Amino acid sequence: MDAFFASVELLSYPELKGQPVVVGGRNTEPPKSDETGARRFARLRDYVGRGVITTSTYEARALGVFSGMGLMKSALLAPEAILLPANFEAYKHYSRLFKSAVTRIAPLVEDRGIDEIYIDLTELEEDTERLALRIKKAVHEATGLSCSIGISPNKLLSKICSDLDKPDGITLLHAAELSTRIWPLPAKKINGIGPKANEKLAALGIHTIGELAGTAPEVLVAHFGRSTGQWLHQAAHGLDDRPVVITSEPKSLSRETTFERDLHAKQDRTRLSAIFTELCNRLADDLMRKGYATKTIGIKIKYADFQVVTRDLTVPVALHEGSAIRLAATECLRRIPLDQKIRLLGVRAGSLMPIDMATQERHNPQPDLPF
DNA sequence: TCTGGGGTCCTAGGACCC
DNA sequence: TCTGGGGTCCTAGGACCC
Repeated sequence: MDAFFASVELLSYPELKGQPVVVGGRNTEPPKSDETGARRFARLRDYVGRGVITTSTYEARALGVFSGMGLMKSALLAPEAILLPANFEAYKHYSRLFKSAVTRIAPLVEDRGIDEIYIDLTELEEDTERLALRIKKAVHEATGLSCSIGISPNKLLSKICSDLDKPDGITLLHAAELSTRIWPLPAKKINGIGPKANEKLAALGIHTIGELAGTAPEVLVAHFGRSTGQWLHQAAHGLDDRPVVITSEPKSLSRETTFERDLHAKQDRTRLSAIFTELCNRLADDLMRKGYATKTIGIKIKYADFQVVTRDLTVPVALHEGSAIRLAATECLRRIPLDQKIRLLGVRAGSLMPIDMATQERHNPQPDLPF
């Protein structure tokens, strides 16, 4: 989906179409209507506090402000840009709408998050380009939103292609066009090459996918290890045999929060304790709604200097209640030094199992015997 | 008052078991 | 005159993605 969160907001505020708009911030106020009914919008320059941009419109991107950028910093680049608070319930709603519209045309859909999917078109007879146009039309009719589609022999190349003609584009790529259309692109366009790997490649003089493809696999293996080295070589040659995965179970659920200001375990004890309880209860709520129990409870702390530490604990019997989660999480907390100011606190539930299975196991514990 | 929140996957060491 | 070769599970950290 194109600039998904921002595009959903523009459905509510069509008068902002064509303007630089960013979504994000903490405690950002939604726009208010004045006596005449005209809406008053917050500007980026008025924002004070922590928080990042989650999405910006293409007009805002033209001013240099992108997802992940701190709002205070982005305000220096685009002070007049409109700032809207994120409304995740609305985004989830439109996410369901676009996914079901696609699924009605092409049933083999892999969920890749709130605004992205892979579609397996292999078994569909219809001409591919017509199919893509039909999917875009269905998505637009269901949501009023535009998307961009990349079509190729595999997920790796399709992901790259989907980015080549944004917004509202279709890019069709044949394997034979690899060297002309893919090799000139920067190496970091490959999904899985992030900032760190990109830096390492740059240090080896490798900047484009073509240069990566021309690098002997032994060299890549020497610098990145067997598995990553071989993968880099394959990816640069457009090779990817991962299937489109239709169903999957969650592996973990978590809740975390960054404080308004850094807190200290001693001075802000009661405040921290209340936040901790709240996180555990919200996590328990998520588990309950989704029907999972957890055997591994973990916590995460980010210190004021951005150093992150985690601790986790695996318990013999799966649990899901807030109080039980808090108890286990407290055990984890005891193993973390709390002498520095803390910026973020998080609680995680891993080793998930369906809650009915967990209950069954609790009532009929598996005896610890060989047979 | 730079730098969110929710995920997945990988690596690596140690405990423990057969 | 030492102490193999598997395997699984747990924990911690980190890269990366949306």
